[in-house]
Amino acid sequence: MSVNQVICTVDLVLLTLQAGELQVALLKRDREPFKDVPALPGGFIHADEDGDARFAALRVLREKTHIATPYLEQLATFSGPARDPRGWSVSIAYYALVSIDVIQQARQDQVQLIPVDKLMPLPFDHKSIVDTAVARLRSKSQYSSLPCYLAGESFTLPQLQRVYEALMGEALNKVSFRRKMNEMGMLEELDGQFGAAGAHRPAQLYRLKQEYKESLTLLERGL
Amino acid sequence: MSVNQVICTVDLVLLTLQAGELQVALLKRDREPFKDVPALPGGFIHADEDGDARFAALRVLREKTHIATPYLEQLATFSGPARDPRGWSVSIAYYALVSIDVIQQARQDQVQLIPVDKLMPLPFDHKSIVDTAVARLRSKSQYSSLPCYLAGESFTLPQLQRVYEALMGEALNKVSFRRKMNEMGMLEELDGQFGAAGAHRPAQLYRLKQEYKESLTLLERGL
DNA sequence: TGAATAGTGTCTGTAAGACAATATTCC
DNA sequence: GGAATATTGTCTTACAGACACTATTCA
Repeated sequence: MSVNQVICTVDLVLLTLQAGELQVALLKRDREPFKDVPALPGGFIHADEDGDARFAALRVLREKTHIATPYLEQLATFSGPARDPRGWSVSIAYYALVSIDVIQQARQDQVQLIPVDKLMPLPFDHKSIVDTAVARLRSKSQYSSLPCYLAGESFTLPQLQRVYEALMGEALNKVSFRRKMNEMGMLEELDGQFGAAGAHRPAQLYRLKQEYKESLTLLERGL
Repeated sequence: MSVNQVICTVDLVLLTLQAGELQVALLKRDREPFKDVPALPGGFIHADEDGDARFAALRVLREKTHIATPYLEQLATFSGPARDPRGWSVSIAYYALVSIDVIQQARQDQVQLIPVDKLMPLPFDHKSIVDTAVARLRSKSQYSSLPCYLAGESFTLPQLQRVYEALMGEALNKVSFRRKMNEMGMLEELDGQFGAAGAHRPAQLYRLKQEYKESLTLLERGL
């Protein structure tokens, strides 16, 4: 019976912030279909080695980009007979957030970063997967600590504010922003450490508290 | 190769509000594994007939409960080698919201409604699927029109407030609630129609405006 | 000292919650 | 009229944004 002739894959939307713009990582496909065309990192689920789809996503990300410990969250599952020319397929999509440093340190020269707002058409339904991920990220950024994962290991509050502003596309009130970050209680000062200063007062460095490294903090109300 | 030996299914968390409690619909399984044990309605994706996983979910719901037009939204995808004894499996889970009337009119006597807070262990990982759906619903209810889909075709504002309160588990301020519903602008008065009254003033009936029947309204801030 | 950015104090306007008054129904 | 619930007006409180002042660094 044809019931289970379903191709099962994972796809990754690896997002980072560079030059004040949200960018998505694309890789040239190493096989057909769409060989050599830039697309989302993805691959088949390996039933003999993957513990679940999340592990499959982490494996694919590690194999294709050498990034091992991103913030990773399931996005949605895309499916249908037409999205993959090989047949009826299911793609469990995840989105990963990393700072630009992590991508640069991974030294994967094949990775291209493209601003999500200037994205070209992509193979499969990858464009709509990216759009869904960006919408999800922007929506969640309004009321959560999600943007911190784009800011790197340590950051100043002004830097973090610029990350939030880049995601939300609007300027935020400085006083309110700092009040909120304080209320959320997820940041800790790095004692006596300050961001590189120019000819001005340097800013206190912070990092996410350990207990928030893999979970989100939600705000009662938006920023 | 074993790469694609993955079982692909959809599961449905059909939720309704009865007696002031959120309840989930269970059906006795009609085949092995877990034959005759109550579980979520679910089934294989039929690659030859389903347009995508959402259509598969609607088909399964229609076949198993005779409910054709629920509010339906993808929840998450559950996967792994152990959740189904038949092998490595993927379940794309959807949650559906309907008023209790819709379930009663469907006349599916096999459907059991169980309060989600008193749920027994279920086969597969269905318990954790239900828990995820309930958490999602409760979380989204704080800032969206989602609960309206549990309230039926028409309802009074006091009835709707009781729905929100049942979901959020706390009393809401009456004035603020009505202000919010008004601001959201998704309801319309049913002209000259009122809820059944006892020995007191009857309440104005409302319904969701047509343009909101399949989309959510989000609040700037919570209730 | 001046320029530049970090960090804070305080005022104001807006929105949510408390309280209470009025409205409508059936008995 | 009395009981019960619906609906609305208004006061109070809490919080977000605006503005401005202080702090700290380098040139």
